Amino acid sequence: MKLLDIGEITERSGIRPSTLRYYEEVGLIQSASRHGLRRQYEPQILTRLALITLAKTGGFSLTEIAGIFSEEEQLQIPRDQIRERADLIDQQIKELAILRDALRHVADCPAPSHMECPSFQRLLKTTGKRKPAKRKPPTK
Amino acid sequence: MKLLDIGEITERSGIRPSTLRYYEEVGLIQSASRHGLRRQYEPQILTRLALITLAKTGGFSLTEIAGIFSEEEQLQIPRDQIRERADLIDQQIKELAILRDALRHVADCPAPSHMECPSFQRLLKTTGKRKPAKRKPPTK
DNA sequence: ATGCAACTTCAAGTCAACTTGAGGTCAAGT
DNA sequence: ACTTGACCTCAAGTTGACTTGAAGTTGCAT
Repeated sequence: MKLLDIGEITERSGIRPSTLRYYEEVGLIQSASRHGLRRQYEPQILTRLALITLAKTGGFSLTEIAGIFSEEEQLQIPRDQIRERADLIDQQIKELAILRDALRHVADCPAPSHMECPSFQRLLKTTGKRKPAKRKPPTK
Repeated sequence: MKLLDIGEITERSGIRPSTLRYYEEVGLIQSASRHGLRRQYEPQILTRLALITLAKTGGFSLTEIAGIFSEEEQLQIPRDQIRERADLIDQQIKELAILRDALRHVADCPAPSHMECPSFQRLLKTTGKRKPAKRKPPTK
């Protein structure tokens, strides 16, 4: 089982070294060992990173992600809360489908003001008052 | 056509007054007029706010949202770029479906370490290297 | 043995998106 | 006429998620 160093992980995951170190700092990931100073990672970290990236897309904060996918017991979130999260994601998927359709409408509808276009209005009919999901900033 | 004041908008949209003023400041929305000092909004702002909330869920920055849904011509983003965005959302929907399934797995699978569970691995098989979508922080 | 690219640490900086607080205004009800 | 509560402005503060920069270390190819 050979270990990878941080440059390798960066290349395969698309996540910058500084970010990987930051993730380690906040307890999201660990390196398996060191080779001199250098962090050595097990290849399976890549799966974990994919998961983390995914969860960020889902609007989870790093703290929440740590809670959900932690191996350490004291950090873990109860199962039914996780199930609730899954349902929330499901809801989010539905909303994104609306957004996607709204965008396609905006791209295709010749009307100058979409806000007043009746078929546009209809699209958004289902979208009500919602507390926004948690989000985080770009990686440029 | 009666106008609503900011408290009304807050109540119906779930968006705080400070946020509404901030949105106005950055050009995302406008108030129709003032009653004394007080902002007066047309009811259709609610649709617009729903759309903004939706787009944030989709990971758009406020600047991007302004570009996509602006009535002002000079801010507008070309149609084919919007179509691309829609396709991106579609991709995001697929990834979120994976995340949802992964969460359900974590909630239900008795294995202590999901990272090593083969059926969990399989779930994430399709998720590769991806540049993260743009995100923004929570509203507490 | 030497050079250097690829790592390292640590503190400070950045950025978007808000929030907070102090101090002020004003319309409407009593 | 007065009080009150809902609004206002403007500057400064906060938070999460990173990034940057300076200064140091080290495995490895030459």
